[in-house]
Amino acid sequence: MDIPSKYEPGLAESKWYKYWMDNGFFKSMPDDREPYTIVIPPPNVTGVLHMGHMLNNTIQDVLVRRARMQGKNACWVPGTDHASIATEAKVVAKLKAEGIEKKDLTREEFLDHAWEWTNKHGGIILEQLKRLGASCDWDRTLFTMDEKRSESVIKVFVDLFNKGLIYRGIRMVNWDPEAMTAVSDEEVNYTDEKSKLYYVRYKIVGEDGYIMVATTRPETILGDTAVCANPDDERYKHLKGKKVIVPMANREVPFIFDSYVDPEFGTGCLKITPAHDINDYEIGMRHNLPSIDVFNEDGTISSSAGMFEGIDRFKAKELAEKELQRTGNLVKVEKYDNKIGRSERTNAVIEPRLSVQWFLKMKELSKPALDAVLDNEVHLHPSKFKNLYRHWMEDVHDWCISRQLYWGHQIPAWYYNNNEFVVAENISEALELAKKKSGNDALTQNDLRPDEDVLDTWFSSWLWPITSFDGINDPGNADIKYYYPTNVLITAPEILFFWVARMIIAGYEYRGQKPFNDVYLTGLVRDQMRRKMSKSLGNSPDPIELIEKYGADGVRVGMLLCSPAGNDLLFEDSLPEQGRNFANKIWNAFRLVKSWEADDKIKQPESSAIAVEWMNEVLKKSITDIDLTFSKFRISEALMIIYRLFWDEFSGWYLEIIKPEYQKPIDRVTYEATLSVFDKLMKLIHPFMPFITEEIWQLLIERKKGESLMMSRLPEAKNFNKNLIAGFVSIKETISAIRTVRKEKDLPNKQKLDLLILSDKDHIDAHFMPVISKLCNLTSIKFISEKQDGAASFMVGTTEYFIPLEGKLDVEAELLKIREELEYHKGFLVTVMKKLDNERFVSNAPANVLDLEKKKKSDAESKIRSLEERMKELTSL
RNA sequence: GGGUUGUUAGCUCAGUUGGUUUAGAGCAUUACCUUGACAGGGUAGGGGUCACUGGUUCGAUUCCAGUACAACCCA
Repeated sequence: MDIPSKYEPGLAESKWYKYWMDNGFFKSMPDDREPYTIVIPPPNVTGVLHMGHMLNNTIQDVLVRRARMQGKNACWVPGTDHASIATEAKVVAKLKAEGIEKKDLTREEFLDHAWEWTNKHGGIILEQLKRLGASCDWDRTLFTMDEKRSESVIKVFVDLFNKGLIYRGIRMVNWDPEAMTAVSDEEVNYTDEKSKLYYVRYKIVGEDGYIMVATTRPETILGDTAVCANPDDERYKHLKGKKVIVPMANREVPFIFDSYVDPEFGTGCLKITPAHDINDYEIGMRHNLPSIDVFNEDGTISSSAGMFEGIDRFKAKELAEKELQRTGNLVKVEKYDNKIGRSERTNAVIEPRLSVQWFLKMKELSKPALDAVLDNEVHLHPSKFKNLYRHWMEDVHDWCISRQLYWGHQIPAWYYNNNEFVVAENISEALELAKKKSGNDALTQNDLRPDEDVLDTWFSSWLWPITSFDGINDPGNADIKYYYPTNVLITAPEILFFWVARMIIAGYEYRGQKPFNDVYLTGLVRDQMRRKMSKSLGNSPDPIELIEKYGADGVRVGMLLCSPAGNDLLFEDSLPEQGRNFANKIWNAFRLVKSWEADDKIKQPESSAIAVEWMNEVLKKSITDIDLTFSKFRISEALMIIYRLFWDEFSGWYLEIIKPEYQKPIDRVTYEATLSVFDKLMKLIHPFMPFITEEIWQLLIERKKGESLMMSRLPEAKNFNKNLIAGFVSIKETISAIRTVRKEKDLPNKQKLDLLILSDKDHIDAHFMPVISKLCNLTSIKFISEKQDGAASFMVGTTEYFIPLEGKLDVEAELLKIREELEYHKGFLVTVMKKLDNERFVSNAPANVLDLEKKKKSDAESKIRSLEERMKELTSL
């Protein structure tokens, strides 16, 4: 067989993905096996794959493939999210490029455009995931706005409303006066900008004096309904019960006290404008203040301001400054650095604005979800997020679930008469309710006006683990009973609250059970400068190009190598490169093994027998270690164990020991054992690198049609021989020391050497001697009872070794080496003696610690003794 | 402003129930080797007073407190 010296990933990837799909290996149906379920964090339907997805989905695929190979019924449900804000923004931008303004379209017309866009771009991202090797059950692909998911969302809204948990309330929103729409917090960019702080005086009613207020917004003075100070502030205590006159407006407003006010800031006196600042609004609520909205939707001054009507807010600010100056109420102006929020879309300065929104009461609803995490019903990985979670859940706010958008699940509320409303699953039920509620049987559907808003995207995502198996519409169906709760959720920490916490809440509310056992929080993918990867910065590589360059397996390994849970991943090309190199290493090891011809007549060399025995123990130990790391979700670490197992132990040691001479055949026993080890290694690596392992596994021995590595069972291990493994570790040291001697003495590898061991046979583990002999190209290994002249020497543990050099010994160099070693051991002895000379240590330390220190001391002393003797001998030469 | 977490080798990270031969890995780096699996390889090195300052202790990189810096979340 002719195998190329470089692994070509492209062909293998498309070949085996098709093979897996054609054989239906990704499919899952309920049966009597243990289920292993993951629901995908649905990517935006019109999005394209970015590095975050790569990381996230690689981890999911590793877990799902591993579970499948453990004999579990693995089910990974894929799907996409309608992502109302992001998608609507994209559609608006696309229409704008075509010269169409959103405001010129009806809701229905806009939605037609949005669906067209969704159908055109939707699913691209899922196709990209296939390139990565994702073993999702594609027949189960979902969309958060498909029929069943939408139906579920509406049902849940109605249910929560009927339980009294959803209400309408006033809230401050980020208003973009240019786009004339509310924008989400995520769409507001804050920048430090220079502005001014105005000191304005307010006349005290019934007194001669004034009080002074500092403000950055003089134009909103027209909307003031109180002036406020901290109740502990001595300077203002005398003003209790007094009134002051708002400048320009000449309105009498009360002087009030609230602990919100910071006495240190400005004059310690705050003007209260409930309509235009969230804190003022809250103070207003506490003190029953009226609220005067001085702005129109487009940012001009409204009629209720009583002045400057129709003038733009920035112009009004200048006019207000002049007017205050003219009336002598402006005392001074200071420079001030302020954080200004601007709309991501229009760059217009955001205006806080009061509006009516829908809310979900969270306090009681979230209780079981808080307990679930605190009681370790749901495990967060890494656990440091537990504190954060608790902190947030204990201080949970009501959830504003309405959005002023078209793209999304429209809120199932209908208005009639004078802003009365009903909530129902559809308009005919709404009509019946409205008739009942109003007592007016003459109402028709035409009298009902549907709510214009849609629901927050998270209001559908929070049901995802349930709706993935249609558990809202059909709570008793076979799928939901079998697959729920799911096993693990893989997601980014920044949506711990937006999404994860709310899924747990919904899980308990609608299934009476947690939605998943474990949550693995990945890090953010950043570039080398620690910047978040983003399209606008242009610092994000195209994942598909990476796959083409390094292979899917290489990219998967690259993503995982440097991404411990919860830590950011600083991405650079060297990572997938390392992954690709690993794939090539595996490939070449395979080439080597396949190049051998097995011969029944050859007897197995002793060294090979030992190597096989040792390799199998190392394999068992690694399997144990891998199981342990997986149980702690330390996936990077598991990969590193496998990486070193294959590269160092298998390729570096095992294959080097059993390797027959060039173009000579290998004995059958070792060959078969090696194929078996290779088979196990492919199984262990498969979850991480599915393609190359399948390719090699199929070529390793003849396979039947329809067989696949991905459906085979992972090797298991219970016990391993610790002594054998430890013995080999010390043998590695000996070999390494001999190699160093060769290097220092410039002895070519081909030249045979003798090894002398200053010890008796019973004292030393001779088991691995044939291995040393083979790897170091020795003619003999002998045990001696006296030190050897004219030989290079070294120590491993407390045993001294000699290699006769036939006059090649460089005494000076040897002495230098010994002096260095002596220095080290003497230094070490000092640290040990420091402890042993300390009486309090000797009397207080536990016996085992004391014994250990004593052993350290005697070992060091014996080493120093033999080094000194050796030095004496050398100098006497 | 409030909170959470972190600071260990050039980089990314492990580790420590406080003592395990004067701290480990991968990558990077240095020297040498290499026509017989792999130059995307091999061998051998170098590199860290475990952020700082105190405290507890026979003993602190590990526990506690404070300081500095950084990241994230909330306002």
